[in-house]
Amino acid sequence: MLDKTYQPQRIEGAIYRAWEEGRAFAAGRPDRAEAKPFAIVIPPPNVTGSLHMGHALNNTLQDVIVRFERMRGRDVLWQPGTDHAGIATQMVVERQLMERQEQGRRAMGRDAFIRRVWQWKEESGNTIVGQLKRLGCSCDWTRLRFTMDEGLSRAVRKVFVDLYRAGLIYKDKRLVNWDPELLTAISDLEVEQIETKGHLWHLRYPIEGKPFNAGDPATFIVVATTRPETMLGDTAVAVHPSDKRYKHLVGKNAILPLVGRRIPILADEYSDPEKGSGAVKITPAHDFNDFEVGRRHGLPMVNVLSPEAKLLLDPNPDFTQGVEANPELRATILELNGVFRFAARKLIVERLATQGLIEKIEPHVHTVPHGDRSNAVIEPRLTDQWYVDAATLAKPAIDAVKRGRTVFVPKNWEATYFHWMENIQPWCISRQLWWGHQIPAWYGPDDKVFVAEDEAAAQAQAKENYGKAVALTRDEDVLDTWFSSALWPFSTLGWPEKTPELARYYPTDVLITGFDIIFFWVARMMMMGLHAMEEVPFRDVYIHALVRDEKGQKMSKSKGNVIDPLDLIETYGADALRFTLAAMAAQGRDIKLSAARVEGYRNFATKLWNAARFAEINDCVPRADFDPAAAKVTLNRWIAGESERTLAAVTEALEAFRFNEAAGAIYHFIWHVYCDWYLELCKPIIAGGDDAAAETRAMAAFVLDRALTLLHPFMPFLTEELWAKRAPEEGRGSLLILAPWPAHQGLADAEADAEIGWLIRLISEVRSVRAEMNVPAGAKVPLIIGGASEETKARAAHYEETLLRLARLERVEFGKPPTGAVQIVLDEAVLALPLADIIDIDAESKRLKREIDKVGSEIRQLDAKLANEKFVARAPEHVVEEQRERKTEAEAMAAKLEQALKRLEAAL
RNA sequence: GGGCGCGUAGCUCAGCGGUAUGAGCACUGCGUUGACAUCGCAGGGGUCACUGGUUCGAUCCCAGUCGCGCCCACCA
Repeated sequence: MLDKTYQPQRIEGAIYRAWEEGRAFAAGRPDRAEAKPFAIVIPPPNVTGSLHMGHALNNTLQDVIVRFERMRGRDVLWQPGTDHAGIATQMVVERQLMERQEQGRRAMGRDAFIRRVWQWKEESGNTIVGQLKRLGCSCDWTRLRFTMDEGLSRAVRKVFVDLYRAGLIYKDKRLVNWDPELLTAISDLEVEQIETKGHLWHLRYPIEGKPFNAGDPATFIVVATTRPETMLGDTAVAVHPSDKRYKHLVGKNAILPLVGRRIPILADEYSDPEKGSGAVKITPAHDFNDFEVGRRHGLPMVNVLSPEAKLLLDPNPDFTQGVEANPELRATILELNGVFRFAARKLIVERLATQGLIEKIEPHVHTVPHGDRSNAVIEPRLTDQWYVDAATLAKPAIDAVKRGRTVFVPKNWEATYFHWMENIQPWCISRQLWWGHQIPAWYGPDDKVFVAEDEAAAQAQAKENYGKAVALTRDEDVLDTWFSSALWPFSTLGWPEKTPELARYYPTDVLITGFDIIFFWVARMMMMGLHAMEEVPFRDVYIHALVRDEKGQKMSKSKGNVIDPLDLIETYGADALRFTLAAMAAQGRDIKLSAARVEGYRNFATKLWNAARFAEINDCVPRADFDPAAAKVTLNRWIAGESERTLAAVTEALEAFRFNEAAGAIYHFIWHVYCDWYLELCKPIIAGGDDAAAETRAMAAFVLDRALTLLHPFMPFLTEELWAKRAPEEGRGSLLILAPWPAHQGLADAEADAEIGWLIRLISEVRSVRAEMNVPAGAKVPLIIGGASEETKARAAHYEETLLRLARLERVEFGKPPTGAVQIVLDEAVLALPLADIIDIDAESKRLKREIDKVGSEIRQLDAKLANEKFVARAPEHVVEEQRERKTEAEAMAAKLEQALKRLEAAL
C-alpha cells in the first residue's frame, strides 16, 4: 500500500542505493555493448565546494539528458570528477591553519603544506559528491576522477611538454596581472574590472633647464594620472606627434619630481590629445600601455613596487641610481620606502602639493582591476611567467565551430565565442602557488631550462647539454587550474594511454555548462582537445543561464548571497527542486528561484502520488499482454493518443535541449489531462465491472506507467518508487532508470478526440454556468438538450452517468428547452438547465446578452478580415478557410443565443 | 567604446507572424462528490515598454527611443 502522502525524505536514500546496487549508472554495461555510446563529462566542481544553485541547475540538466538517453537505450557514460581548484583550495587550507593557530604555509614548507592539503581533500574534499547524489545525479561514480590524480597529472605534463616542444608554450618576461595579496600572477580572465570612484591628479613635471615656477606654464608640463604612486617609476612623458601644444618640448627632458630623474619628452601615437592634459606619463613597469610605449622607445623599466605592493625603493638599483648626488631622492627613499601603495599615494600627493606641483585634482570614475578570488587591486608587474600561445591554438577551435563540428545551443553564444577567440591574448599559465600541477621544467646552473615529463628525462637532456650530470632545480610554480580542466574530456578517459574508453567515448556528445565559463573552460577544452586529440571534445555545447539571487546578482561565496539547494531538497525533496530548475531553464534567460515555485512542483509530485494511489485502490495494474492500440473504449483510445502526443512533445523538446518545454508538457499531461479528466471520466466505467472496466483498468495503468517513464528524467526518485510499488505480480523487467523510452505507435484517434473533447466541453460549460448563476454546489438539476443531432443524442446517452456525476445533474433528457431555463449553446445543440426557481432570470438575460455581444464583435472582426481583398488574396488558403469556418460557427452560435434569449424573455 | 540579452497577468517568468487555452505563486467565490485540502470546481486580472516601418495581418520581424541587466575592452 502506498502511504497516504508522498514523503520524499523517506524514499530518496533507498532509491539511490537501489540504482547503485543495480549498477544503473555504469558505462559499458554488458547489455549495452552493442548500443551507441552517449558521453558527457561533468563540469568538475571544486573539491572545496559544496552544492550551490548553479551546480544544482547544471547537474539537473545533465542528469535529465543522461537519464533520457539511457532510457533511449544508449550506453551512457556520465563522467564525474572534481577539480583541485588551485587558489581556492590553497586559500581554504591556509585559512584553516590560521583558525587553528597552526604554523603557516611558509613556515611549514612546501612539502608539508601539500601533504596537508591532500589530507584536507581526503577528509572533506568530496562532500560535493555526496550532495550530487542527493540531487539524484546518475554519474558513473566508479570512474570518479580528480584533476590531480596521477593519471590526469600525467596528461597535464605530457600536454605541457608537447606544447613546449611545438613552441606553443614559452617563458616570457612581460607585465602580468599581479595579485599582491595572493602573491601570484593571474590570467586576464581572473581579473574583474570594477568601476570605482577615484581621482585624476594633474601633476606638473618641471622642464629641464627651466627653473620651476608655478606661475609660469612654460616651466613645466602637466600629466594626469589616477595612480600617482607609480610616478616614481616614470621614465618618459609622451605627447602626440601632431599635438602643436607640445611640439616644442619633444626631444627635451622633464625632471621627475621627488626623484630628480631626467626623463625624455617624446612623441608617440599612444598619447591622446583629448585626454587629460594631452601629455601622459610613461611608467613601463607598471602599466600595460606604457610597457608597449617603453618597448617602442627603448625606455628603461623602473619597478618601484614589491610583490606585496609596497614601494620598493631602497634595495632597488634601478631606482637608487644617482642617489649619492641627489638629496631629494634620498629624502624620498627615507620617507616612502616600504610604504603600502595607497598610503604612499597619499604621501606623494602631499609632497607634490607642498611643492606646487599639483595643477588640479578632479573626481574621476574609472575601472580598476581586481582579482576575482582575493578582490585585491591588481598591479601590472614585470615578471617571468609561462605562456600558452593561445592565438595559434584558437585557430582550429574557431574553425571547428564555424564548420559546425561543435554546435552551441543556443546558437547566439557562438558569437561570444568567436569574438573572444579571435582576439585572444597569450594565456599566462604559471601561478606562484604550491597547490597544483608543478610545472615540469628544470633549470641548470646557468638557468637554462629543460622541459620534460619527469626529472629523469630532464636530467638526460641536461647531461646532453652540459656533457655531464648537473644538479637541476625544478620550477617552483604550478599551472593555472584551468590548464588541467582544459584536458578533462580526454584526460578522464585515460589519455595519453590508448584506452578503450577513450576510443569509445571521445568525442563526447554534449557539454552542459554555464555561460560564465565559456572562456575559462569551453574555449580551452576546444583548443586542447583539437591539439591533443585532433578532434573536438564535444559535438554540442548547451549553455545555460545562471541562477542569480533576487537582485539579479551572480551568487558567489565571497558575496555571501548563496542559497543552499540542500535546504530545498530537505523541505521539498530533490525531485521538486529538479523539476523547478528544469521547468525554469528556458534558453537565454537567467533563473531567479523562489521557494514558492519549488513548493508548487512538490505539490505536483504529491498529485502524481495520489493518482498512483487511485490506481492502486482500483486495481489498475500494468498488464504485460495489454495492447493500447487495441483499446475499444473511446475514453481509452483518447488518453492513449494524448499520452502519445505528450511522448512526442517531451522527446522533441529534450532532443532540442528545451527543458522547460519538456517539463511543461509532462506536467500538463499528468495533472490537467490524466488526473483532471481521464481519472474522473474513467470512474463510472471502472465501476461497471465489465470488459470495458477491465480494459480501462489496464489503460489507466498503462498510461500511468508511461507518465512515470516520461517524468523519470525530471523526477527520478518519485517515479522509480512508484514504478516499484506498482509492479505487477510478475515484477518489472528492470528498474525504471533502465526501462526503455516509449516508441511511437500511432495511437492518436481523431474520433476519440472529438468525442471526449465534446464531453469535456459540455461538462465545463455546465459547471461554468452553474458557478456563474450561483447554483449551490450540492444542487442536482436536470439537463435538457435541444436541437441535438443523432450523434449528440448517442453521446449524451452513452456518457449519462459521467455527466450526472461530473456536472452534478439530476438527469439528462432531450426536448425543447423549457421557459425560464439557463441555456448554453454547444455546437448544434442548446443545453438547458431549468432553474427558474433558483436563478435570477434577469441575471441570466444579462449573461446571454454579454455572450451575444462577444460573438457579435467576433463576427464583425471576421467580416472585416474576410472583406479585405488583400487578405483573401494573399493569406495562405488554410488561414482564410479557418476564418471562414470560424465565422460560420460564430454566426450559428449567435443565432442560437438569440433564440435562447427570446425563450428566456418569454418567461418574464 | 564594442557585444549580447531583457521589458507579456499583482509577483517570478513561459510563449508566439494568423483569436494571449499561458505556467507557478498570490487573489475572489463555492466545495468534507472515498486518489488527492500538498486538493477540487469556477472566476477576476494583460493597450504583450514606447514610436515608426515591413506585411493581407505584428505582442512576435526590422529600425529607433526609453528603462534594466550582463559580457568584453589598455583609456592616462
